[in-house]
Amino acid sequence: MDNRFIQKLNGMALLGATEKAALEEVTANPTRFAARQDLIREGDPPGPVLVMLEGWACRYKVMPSGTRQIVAFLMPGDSCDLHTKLLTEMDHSIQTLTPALVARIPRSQIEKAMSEHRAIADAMYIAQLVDEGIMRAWIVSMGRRSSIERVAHLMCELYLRVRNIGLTHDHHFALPLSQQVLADALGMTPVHINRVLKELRLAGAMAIKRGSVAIMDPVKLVQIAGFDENYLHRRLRKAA
Amino acid sequence: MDNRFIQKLNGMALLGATEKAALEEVTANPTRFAARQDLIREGDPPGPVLVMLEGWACRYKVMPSGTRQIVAFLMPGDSCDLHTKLLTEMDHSIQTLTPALVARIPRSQIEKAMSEHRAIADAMYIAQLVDEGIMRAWIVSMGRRSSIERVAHLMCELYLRVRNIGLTHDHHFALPLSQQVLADALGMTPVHINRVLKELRLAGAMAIKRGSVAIMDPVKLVQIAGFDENYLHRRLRKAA
DNA sequence: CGTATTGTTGAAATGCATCAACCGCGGTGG
DNA sequence: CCACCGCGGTTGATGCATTTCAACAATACG
Repeated sequence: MDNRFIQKLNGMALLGATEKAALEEVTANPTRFAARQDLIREGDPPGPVLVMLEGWACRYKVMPSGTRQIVAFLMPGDSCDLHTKLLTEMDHSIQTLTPALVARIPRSQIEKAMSEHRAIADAMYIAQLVDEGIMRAWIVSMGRRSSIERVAHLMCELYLRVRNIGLTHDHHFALPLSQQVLADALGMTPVHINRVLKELRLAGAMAIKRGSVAIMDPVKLVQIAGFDENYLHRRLRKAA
Repeated sequence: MDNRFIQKLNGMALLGATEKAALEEVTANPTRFAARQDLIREGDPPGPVLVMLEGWACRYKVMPSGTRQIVAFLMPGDSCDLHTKLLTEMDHSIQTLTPALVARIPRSQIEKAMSEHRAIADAMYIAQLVDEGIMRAWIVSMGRRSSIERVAHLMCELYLRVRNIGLTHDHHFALPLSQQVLADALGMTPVHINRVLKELRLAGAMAIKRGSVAIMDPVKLVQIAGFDENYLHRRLRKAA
C-alpha cells in the first residue's frame, strides 16, 4: 500500500476493506503541484478538503514585516480543513515545500464517506485531535523550550510522524526542509538554527545532511528535547 | 440572556428558539468549582464535554522542570473537547483560574443535540475552528512577536472574545489573570510581564488594574500588537 | 493583625538576533 | 565543457531583549 492517507487513518481507527476502498475512491484524482506553490492563501474562501498523498507542505502566516511563521507541517497522509467550509475566509495560507501530489475532496464526498463509515469519521476526528495536540505542543515548545530543545523536539515529532506512515529506514528519514524553513517553523534565525544543528551533531544526537536526517542517539535526542510522545496519540503502541 | 454558551454559539450560526431551548436543557445542571482546581489532568481518560458558564479556566502543560505553559484560555461560553472521547488519554490539563460554573455534558447528549439541530452542529464546529485559529495565532505570537507585541496581541484577542459574550463595558473588561498567569501563557517571566505592562501603560495604550483591563487607546494597542482580527471569524461584523 | 501572595524595581548575566563575510554546490548559459 | 550566478549553508563579532537573581512594597486573606 502506498496511499499514506489510508495508512495513516488506519493507524487511528481500524479500517475494513470497504472503508479502504471508499478512501481509495475519494483520493482517486489527485493533482500535482510544484514546490513553493500556495495551495490556499489567507483570505481565500475555503475550498475542498486537501489530502497530501506525496510531498510536504506547511501552514503559515506572514507578518506585516514580511517574516513568516510556519504553524504546521503537512506530510504524506495528512489532511486539512475538515469543516472549514463553514468559515467565510481562511485565516492562514498553505504552501507546498516540495513537489506534491494532493487530492482535493469536495465537502459532500467527505461527508458521505464519514456518514456511511463510522470508522472513517472516527479516524478523521482522531486525526484532527492529534493535529490540535501537535499545535499545543508547538506552543509549549515556543514558550518554554530553549532553541536546542525546540529543534530536538521537532525532530522527535517528525520522526514519529514519518514512521507512522512507514517512511523511515532505521533511524533515518527524508526531511526536505531547508534551514530557512526550519527557522520559520521554530521562530528562530536561520543562522541560529545552523549553530544548533551543529551542536546536536557534535553531541552525537542527530545529523541533518542533504535533505535527510540521521538519528544517531535516540535516547539522547529525546532527553535533550524533553520529549513525551503522548500527544501524538498513536495507536501504534499496539502495532509496534 | 445570561447563558454565555448560547450567546456565543448564536454568534457562530443563527439559532432558533428550539435550538436555544435544547442548549438550555443540555447545560441545565452545572457544577461549581473553586479557583485553581484541575477539571481534567493530563493522562486522564477523556470525560464529558465541558462548557464554561461562569468564570475562567486554562489548558496547560507542565514541563519536566516544573514550569508550565498555558496553551489556551477558556472564558464563559467556551466549550472543549468535542470528540476527545475518541482518544485514550488527555495530552494536557485544564484548570480553573477563578471560581467557575461548568456544565459537563455526556457525549451522547451532545451528539443528539448536534444531529437533531444542524445549526448547533455548525456552531460547535465553527467554535472549534476558531479555537484552532486562536492556537495558530498564539504560535505566531510566540514565534515572531516581541514581548510587548505579544502582550498587546493577547489583550486585543481577549477584548474581542469578551465582547462577543457581552461582558465588556466601553473599553473596559474584567480580566481575572495574575501577572504570573499571563507569564505562563505568553512564555515570559512574571517580572518581564510587569515591565511590559508598565510600558503599555506609559504609552497610553492600556492599563491593567486589580483584575480588570482598561483599553485607553484601541488604535494604538492594535498597532503595537500588529493585530488582525480575521482569525476570530466573528459573524459580529454583521451584528455589530 | 500577621502572613502569604502578587506586584514592582534594580543590577547582572545570557541566549539569541543581527550584521557581515565566505564557502560549496547545482544549474544555466556562453 | 567551463565560467558564472545564486541559493543554502557555515562561521565570527557585536548588540540587545529577556532572564535571572534579589530585595522590597502593596495587597489580599485567614
